Amino acid sequence: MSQQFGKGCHLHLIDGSAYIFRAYHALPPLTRKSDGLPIGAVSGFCNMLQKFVEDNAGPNAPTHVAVIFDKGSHTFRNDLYDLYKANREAMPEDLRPQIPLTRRATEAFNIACKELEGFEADDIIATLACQARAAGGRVTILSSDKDLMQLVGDGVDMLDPMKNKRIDREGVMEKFGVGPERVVDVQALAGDSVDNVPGAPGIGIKTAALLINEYGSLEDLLDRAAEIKQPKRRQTLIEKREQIEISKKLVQLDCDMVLPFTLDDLEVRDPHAETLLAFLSEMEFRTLTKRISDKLGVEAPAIPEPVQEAPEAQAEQVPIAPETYECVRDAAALQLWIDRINDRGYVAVDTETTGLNEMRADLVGLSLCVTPGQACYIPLAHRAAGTDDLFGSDDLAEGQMDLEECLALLKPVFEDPAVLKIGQNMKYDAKILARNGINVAPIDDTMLMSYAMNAGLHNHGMDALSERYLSHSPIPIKELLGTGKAQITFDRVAIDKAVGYAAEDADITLRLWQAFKPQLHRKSVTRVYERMERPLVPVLAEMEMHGIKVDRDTLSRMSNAFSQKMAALEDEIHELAGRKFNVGSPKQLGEILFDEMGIEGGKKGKTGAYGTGADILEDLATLHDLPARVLDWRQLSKLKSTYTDALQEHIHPDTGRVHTCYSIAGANTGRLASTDPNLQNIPIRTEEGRRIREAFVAEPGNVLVSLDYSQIELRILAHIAGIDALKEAFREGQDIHAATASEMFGVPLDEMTPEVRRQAKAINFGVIYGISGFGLARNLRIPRADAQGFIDRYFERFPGIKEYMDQTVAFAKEHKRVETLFGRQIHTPEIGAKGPHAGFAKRAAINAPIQGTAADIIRRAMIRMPEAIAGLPARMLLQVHDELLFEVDAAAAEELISVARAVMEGAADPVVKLDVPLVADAGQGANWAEAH
DNA sequence: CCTGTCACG
DNA sequence: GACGTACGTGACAGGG
Repeated sequence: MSQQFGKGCHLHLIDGSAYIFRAYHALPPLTRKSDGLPIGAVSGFCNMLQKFVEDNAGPNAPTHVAVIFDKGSHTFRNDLYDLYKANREAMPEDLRPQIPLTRRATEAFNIACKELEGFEADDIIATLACQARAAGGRVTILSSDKDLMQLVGDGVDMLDPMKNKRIDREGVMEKFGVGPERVVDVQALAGDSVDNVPGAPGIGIKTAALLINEYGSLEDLLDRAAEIKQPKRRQTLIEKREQIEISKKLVQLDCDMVLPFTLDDLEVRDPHAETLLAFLSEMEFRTLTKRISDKLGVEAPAIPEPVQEAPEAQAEQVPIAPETYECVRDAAALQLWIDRINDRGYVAVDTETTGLNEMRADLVGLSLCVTPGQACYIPLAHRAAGTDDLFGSDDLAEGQMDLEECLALLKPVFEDPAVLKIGQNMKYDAKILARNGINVAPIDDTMLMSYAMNAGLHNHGMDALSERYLSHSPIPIKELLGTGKAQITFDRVAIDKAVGYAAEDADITLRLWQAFKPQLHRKSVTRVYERMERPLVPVLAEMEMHGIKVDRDTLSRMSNAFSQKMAALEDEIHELAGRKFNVGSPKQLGEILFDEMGIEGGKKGKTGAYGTGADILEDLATLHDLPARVLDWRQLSKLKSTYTDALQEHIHPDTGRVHTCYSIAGANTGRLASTDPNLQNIPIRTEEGRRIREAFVAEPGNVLVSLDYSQIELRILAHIAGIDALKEAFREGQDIHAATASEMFGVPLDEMTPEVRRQAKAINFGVIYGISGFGLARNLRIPRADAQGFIDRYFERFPGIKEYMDQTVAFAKEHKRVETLFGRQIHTPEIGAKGPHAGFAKRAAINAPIQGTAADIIRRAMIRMPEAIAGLPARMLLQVHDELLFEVDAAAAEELISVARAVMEGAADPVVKLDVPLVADAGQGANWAEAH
């Protein structure tokens, strides 16, 4: 039966990666019904293989066939040029686990499946095609990759599997303007932005083809470059000769690989019905299983239909029963769990630690869950009970696995790209594990799934999610740790008590994941979750763990200075008041001012206390000295307590740096929030406060670099609302507030006064916040009628703004949510409220798409940043809503600025094409005050 | 634990 | 016609 490959043979080569990506992008993110395993790409891939098999009857039928895959990310091309494919976007996380399944699918169809570590599929395809051609056979390459067009001709053609379009010599001529043998030359000149092949700047395919046709070959062209008439082109070709030559090597396919198999191994084989159907039914592809079994004339295997019930009902099906969870105490027991995880391809993980601060807390135990109701807890560092039962012992409790041994066993699983690790707030667990030498990936996060779907509806903590979506109240941690002064840490909890609590968390997480995963697509937030939530986790974890250096002495000195000034002010205030009182007590201050000193106009709030806010005291300052002194005192008190004192407590003893924690799902609009400490509200507006930033420093030899988006929210407003005058002003780089003032008041730009500009600025901000006459009047301290007049005139000059506001509110009323340009949904359940609530909800709805789009943009920049700056001695340290702060070797500061700026300014691409440019301003210096 | 105040974007 | 309002956060201190 077997025939030697030669004349009359027809080899089909399928570009496996191309098939997979086509399948992935062409189909919605399907999941396997029984367990939610992402399966869309595998499904598409199988359909394409099936179609391939069905189509191949008749004269064009292949005698030989193979699916060729890429393997390994580092190839000889990376050695030639380290930036090769450097700006490739990372593989989507829900595609990664599907890759091994497509290999299995190929084998199930009984089609040869070939790959070689460190080689791209293209080179294997090229080698096979050349071998087949040399043997006198025909070749069809099933791919649309233009790199493969070099191979066309002499019995080799291509077939674009999606468009079903055959590409022959003429097709190549059409695409490249040259024959297949010169395609490499054209590519070398034109470069390829997708693969990051540099080529010759300013020369595209058209020009390249023109040049090659004129000079015959790339080599002749480069040798005779001096003859070229166009000066720019001539210069490029002479100066970039080396870069062009490297480009040619990058695009040139390798036809002479030594392969560990021969063409004869690729002979077409009929699939084994049993193997193929077993695989298809395991994947739960009902239609395809039926179709193929009909075709093969065998009975289709039964695929159990999972019961379609509400999540609540499913939860009842397998009750959450903490007493049934297993306690894993040795390597043999753990190995059983690892086997289960590898079988499944995913696992819910939860870590227990001695505290909530990821940089200080120690690992105490781990829980795992692979199927609802089956979870385990692995205690690792619980302490033995003390002899007197009052003070715990420092010795480890009996019956625990050795921590190192456990981590060594779990590390390969936790780092296995084919095993998905599911967590609730995975950044926490990832940081704890990272400090123990494990880099968890890939991950899914139920908290972030909920955030993507439900922002604005409720918070996304596990207790809330469990109650809402599983109708189950988890064991409160208080039951184990107690509260207040008597609170203990988790390592002091008895192991048998810990098992139920800890394993339950993993069980709940898995159940939430199963409930949420299919919902992401239904609610149209898959892209938001996949592109703007999940990829941010490792980026933030990295930033937080790296921290920023804070100089304790600087803070301490400032603190002392503040103390002295405050003491002096306090004396003065008591003197003015006529008696001693607590200046820090708004209640006492109100009584002093309005009762004892008899100042008029005190207003009591709903609690019955006088208001003493800064705005009120500022008004009173014109009448009396005391309020002005109190304002000064308050400013110092704030700076001292919140910054110079508290910040010192946050300096980590081991690193000497401050490690903030960002909440990804904290703010409804998509913004991050910073806690412990909050590094997004370090003072800057007053000179005295600004000096606190001098304590944030770079290591010796380094500098801090700050890049912040200029007017990003106004730019977004100009784009969304379509305000031509504003767009124009931004495109021309004008001072936007002055331009607004000029448009509104008819004052020419060169006659603009600071006062008029200030008013326009207040209006611009007001618009972003959902302007009201009252709010603007208060901000500008002008009569309300005047403020309303400004607003009316503003809407008159920029009618698009009013239209945007009305449309947004109408959309919110209809859908109970608004959306950012990138599809992030922010729910607005209060939008229909009556009474004073109504105004709040409207303004929030107007503001959310603007603030949220800005948040999306900087998220995208942050996600791309690590790869972009990977080659530089630089680290991203902080995010402050529209600013990114870096630490970089002083010598590389300028390069970092240009790279990071490009990432930030291009962060909306390619999903959203903004009508206005994004601009990032940069600064650098030894400390944050100088850098900003 | 809640409220007022104030730091940031 | 009156009401009460700028949007989004977090930390600290005072006071029940």
